[in-house]
Formats: sequence, C-alpha cells, structure tokens
Amino acid sequence: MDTKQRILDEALTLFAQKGYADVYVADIADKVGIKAPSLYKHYRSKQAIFDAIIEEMNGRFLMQAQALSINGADATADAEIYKHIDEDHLVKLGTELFMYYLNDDYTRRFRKMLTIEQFHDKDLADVYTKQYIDDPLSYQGMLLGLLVAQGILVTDNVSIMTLHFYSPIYLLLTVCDRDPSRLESSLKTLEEHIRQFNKLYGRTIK
Amino acid sequence: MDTKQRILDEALTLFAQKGYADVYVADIADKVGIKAPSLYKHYRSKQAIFDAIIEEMNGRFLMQAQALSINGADATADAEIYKHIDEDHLVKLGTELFMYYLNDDYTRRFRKMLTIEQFHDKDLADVYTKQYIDDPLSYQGMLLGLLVAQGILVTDNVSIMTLHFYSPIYLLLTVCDRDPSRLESSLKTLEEHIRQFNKLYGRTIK
DNA sequence: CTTGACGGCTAATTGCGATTAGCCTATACT
DNA sequence: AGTATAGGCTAATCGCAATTAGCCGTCAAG
Repeated sequence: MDTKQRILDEALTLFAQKGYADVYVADIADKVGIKAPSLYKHYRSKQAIFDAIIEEMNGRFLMQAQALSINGADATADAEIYKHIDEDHLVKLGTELFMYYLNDDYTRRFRKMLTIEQFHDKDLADVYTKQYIDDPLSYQGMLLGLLVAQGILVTDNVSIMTLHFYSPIYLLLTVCDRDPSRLESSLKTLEEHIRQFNKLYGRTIK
Repeated sequence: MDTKQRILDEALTLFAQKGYADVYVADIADKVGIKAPSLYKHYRSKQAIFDAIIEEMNGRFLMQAQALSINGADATADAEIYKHIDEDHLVKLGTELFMYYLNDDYTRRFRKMLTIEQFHDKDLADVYTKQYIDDPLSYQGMLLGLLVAQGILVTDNVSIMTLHFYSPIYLLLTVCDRDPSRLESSLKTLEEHIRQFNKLYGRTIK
C-alpha cells in the first residue's frame, strides 16, 4: 500500500477511536512512519484527509450496492437458492451478516467514525442512515420477500417483518461496538432472536 | 435557574449539537450571557463542566430508576393496571415511550452528546448501553412479563419478546435523532410495528 | 460602615497543534 | 549527464482557544 493510501487507513483507524478533533495530524504521521509536515505532500489539509476517507467509502458502498443488486435483481435465481432454506440457514444468514458488519475492518472503523461525527454534518448523518438502516432494510426486505413468495415465511407486511428481523441485529451491533466483551452474549441473543423470529413468521403454526 | 446551572444547561445543548471538542468555552459563556473567563468562577475547567453534566445526569437516572422500580416492584398493583390492556393501549404505550425519549429535552440532548462522546471513554460507553439498551429492556421486560402473566401476551421467552418490542423503537429513535424530518414516517412505522407485534404475540391466534 | 466573598469584566498569557518555508535526496525521464 | 519531480525532514510560523491575572462593583453579615 502506498503512503497516500496508508495515510487514509491509519487516519480512519484513529478517527474511529477518538473522533476527528482528538486526532492530531502528528498522530497520523507517526502511525504511517513519517513526520507531520510530510503529510502535506499528499493531502492539502487534515480536513482533506477526512474528506478522502468519506469519498473512498462512498466508492466502496457503491460497489457493494451494485454487487448486491446484481444478485438481488435476478430474483428467479435467488428464489432457487432460498427455496430450501430452513431455520438453521436463517440463523447462519443473520449471524454472518452480523459478523460481517462487526468484523470487516474497514466497515467497522468507518461505522464508528460516522457514529462520532454524524452530528457535525447533515451529509454524514444521511450516509449513516442510508448505510446502516435504509439499505440493509431494503436489501433484507428483498431477501425475506423471496422467502415469503416461496411460502417459507408468512406475513402480510414484509417491511415490518424485515424491521423485526433487522432491528435486533442493529441494536446488538451498537452494543458490541461500544463494548466488544459483549460479543459472545450478543451472538447467543442473536441466535435466540432469529429462532424466535422463525417461529413467529414461519409457515408452520406452532 | 442560577448561573452555575445555566452553564450546564447551555453547555449540554452545545455539546449535543457539535460534540465536546467543537464547542468553545466562549460559546457557552455567550449563551449564558457572560464572558468566558467568568465561567471559571463556577467551574475549574471546560472538562469540569462536562463532568458536572455527567454527574448530574447520573443523579437524574438514579431518581428515574428508583421511581420506576417503586412502581415496578409492586407487581400486584401493576398487574391490575395491565389487566385490561389491548392493542391500542400497547400502541399508546410504545408511542409515549418513543416520544418521551425523543422529546424530553434533557434526555434528548444527553443522548446525542453520549452518542458523540461514547468512544472517548469506556465509562461513557457503559452509561450509554445501560441507559438506552439494558435499562429499557429490563424495565419493559418487566411490564411485558406482567402481560404474559395476565395471559394477554403469549411467549416462552420474555426477554427475546422484549427485544422484539424495543429494538425497532430504538432503531427509529436513532433515525429521528439524526434526521428529525423522519419523525412522522417513523411514528407510522412504530404503530405498524406494535400492531404487528401484538398480532405475533397476542393471545388470540390470528 | 466596613469588609470579604461572589461573580462579573478586560487584558494578558500560554500552549498546542495545523500549516508553511525551505532544504535535501533519490529516482526517473530526456 | 542534467534536470525535474516526488516525497521526506527540520525549523519556523500562525492562529486560536483555554486559562490566568488582576481589577471592580455589589451586597450581606458583623
């Protein structure tokens, strides 16, 4: 990774830990292994570093969205995949989603940074809501909609069902972001949640 | 309200809007209507103002918790109250909880401040999780537990049921904190959520 | 009536942290 | 070889925001 990229990377790590204001340009430089003034050969200002992170993230999100909608759009193919899904598959799906959000390095750091900085700038708030609320609800809504179409799940209100599926995941995610030592118990809760969800919405009347 | 208290109040408002680092002592003084150096007649430092806010909030939370557990502990009395509860009551309960969290001035500002500052200090993170996750789940778990005892709701896992009740409320709360213009649509979603919740967990099999 | 604490003000001071100036080396292109 | 560019360094500079110094009026208690 070249210096310019490493600056973004280290800066993101630090911003996620302490927030923009509490990170000194010299800190970033240190981590990269250069002196503060050398940073200015790569970026015009500290703010420009922050902006570049946002910019890059936008790109990643876009790519991710495209990748998802390529699969997502092909509903007939997806329907095949989800035809034989059962409770254990659902648990696996939820857990993997959770672990991805929690452990994917870039994603995690970026989310924490946004959490801290969201009130500084309406745009950042919008990015947060889109990325961690609206997009997941929309994507999962599509998946769960397929399961409903397959008759695997039953509801007359897919979007509320999706909210019921996702919001506990979101809540547990914010808990683990604040306190990673609660990961294990959160995973347990997550599994219970999904099994209960399946009982509530599953085809068979229990 | 005396000056010392007004400083806390204005500081909290500003911290909630911009975060600790971006608020200048002079801003706080301005709002109070005095000059920055005069603040130091009341507090030793900017940090001391922040600490005093946390301190005061701790006190309020404690009082609130006591008030709740006075009612909560008297389960037989509460059970009377909840004996005749129906779906509309449940919607009202959820909406009021939501609106209280969202609109109570002190609560809202404090939550936003904590959201921003939670990663600066493990203690703050713990306060956040306790106040906005663990305590609500515990309190609502008790209420919903009463409804289960009354046979109004049916489940073999009250804590997951409570998670299903609360986590959508929490998610919508964070959305509205970021973007108040979504209040109306969130209230609509909230109502749908609770009606669906009641269908899922209500005594009668639909 | 006087004195001392309280709370306000103006005018420094201080210190820190972002940024700039200006120099130096290496490498790559001509 | 000759030169331009990229990217690093040290040593300022610059500006801002927290804090301190020191003064002053008010008012309650003795």
